[in-house]
Amino acid sequence: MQITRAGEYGVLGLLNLARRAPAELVMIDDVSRQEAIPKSFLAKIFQSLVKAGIIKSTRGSGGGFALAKAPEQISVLQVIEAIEGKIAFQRCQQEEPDCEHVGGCALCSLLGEAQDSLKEVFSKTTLADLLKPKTAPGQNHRRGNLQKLAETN
Amino acid sequence: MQITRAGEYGVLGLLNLARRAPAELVMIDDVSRQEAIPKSFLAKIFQSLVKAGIIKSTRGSGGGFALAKAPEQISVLQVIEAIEGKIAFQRCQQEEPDCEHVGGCALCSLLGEAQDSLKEVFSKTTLADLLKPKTAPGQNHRRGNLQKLAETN
DNA sequence: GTCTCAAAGGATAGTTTTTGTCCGATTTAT
DNA sequence: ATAAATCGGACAAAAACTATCCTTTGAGAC
Ligand code: SF4
Ligand code: SF4
Repeated sequence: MQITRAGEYGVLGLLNLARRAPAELVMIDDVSRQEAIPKSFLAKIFQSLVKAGIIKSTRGSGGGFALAKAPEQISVLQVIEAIEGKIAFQRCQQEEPDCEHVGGCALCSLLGEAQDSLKEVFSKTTLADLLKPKTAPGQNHRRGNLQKLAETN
Repeated sequence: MQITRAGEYGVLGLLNLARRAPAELVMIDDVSRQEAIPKSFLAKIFQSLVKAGIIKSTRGSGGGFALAKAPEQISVLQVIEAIEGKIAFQRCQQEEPDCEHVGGCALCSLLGEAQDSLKEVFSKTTLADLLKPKTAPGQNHRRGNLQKLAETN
């Protein structure tokens, strides 16, 4: 039971974009450094977000990423599901149901409820909401050991 | 984002115990067969549940497991946390915080909220609740391929 | 006491997921 | 053309999950 790093990195990366001027193009390298996220990993994550239509990318010299919509219109759920795939507690209700039966399992409905309640929280919160609090801008999220990053990047 | 099989197996196994007479001793082998759960895996899972005080075990001939409390007093949250460890979305708020800073991260409070809402659902539901629905008893949960089990067990 | 049965507990192996890196291809600005 | 930057796929390392096996321990039956 764990939100993956990829998901967290994604939200944190988007928040970094959201703090800037609406259409400013930012290179992956900048976001990576500022948020202390491994560059190549963040690149992969941003690719998913592009495919999901949450950010748009510009290639070539002077290129980079920018939000495709206003921060108010991007929910955390969208971001997480774009990166980690759909949140689904019930193995039975997936393509390739790993546990057929699906009809009478006592757990199914409970897992469904749990999952809905989780999605509810994530879907009602937008990037704009996350930007508001007293969080000192730029003072967000620092990894355990950034030494490695500082050296190699 | 996934409840593990271990957790599901645990709940399913307990439900099997809960369907019987209050203090009836049941061997792991029986539960394993009836719920189509790999025997040795279930044994490990039940060990955690014993340690957590949710079931009690009796060794030796004629031994087995039985619930240590009434089904009404066992919440799904207790079961899951006994098996999978405490539900914790925030890596920062654990022993060995993998991501120090803890003070101003925009995500922290959201993750906390998500986690609370999930725990709420699991903690308000007891084994007794799961027993009630129209679920045909004994007709619960069947794995993808039980052939392997049927052969080897 | 000893034999058998069943759980306890530890070691270990196999698989899958997550985390991350690398590199060639592609696109764009200069 | 050249340099800059993302795209896309392949790949590697680490961690988590799933599962099995085996030896030990405790309890009952004889
Ligand atoms: S155990 Fe119940 S909830 Fe879990 S996969 Fe099987 S049917 Fe679905
Ligand atoms: S990113 Fe924020 S929430 Fe996640 S671990 Fe770091 S501080 Fe905690």
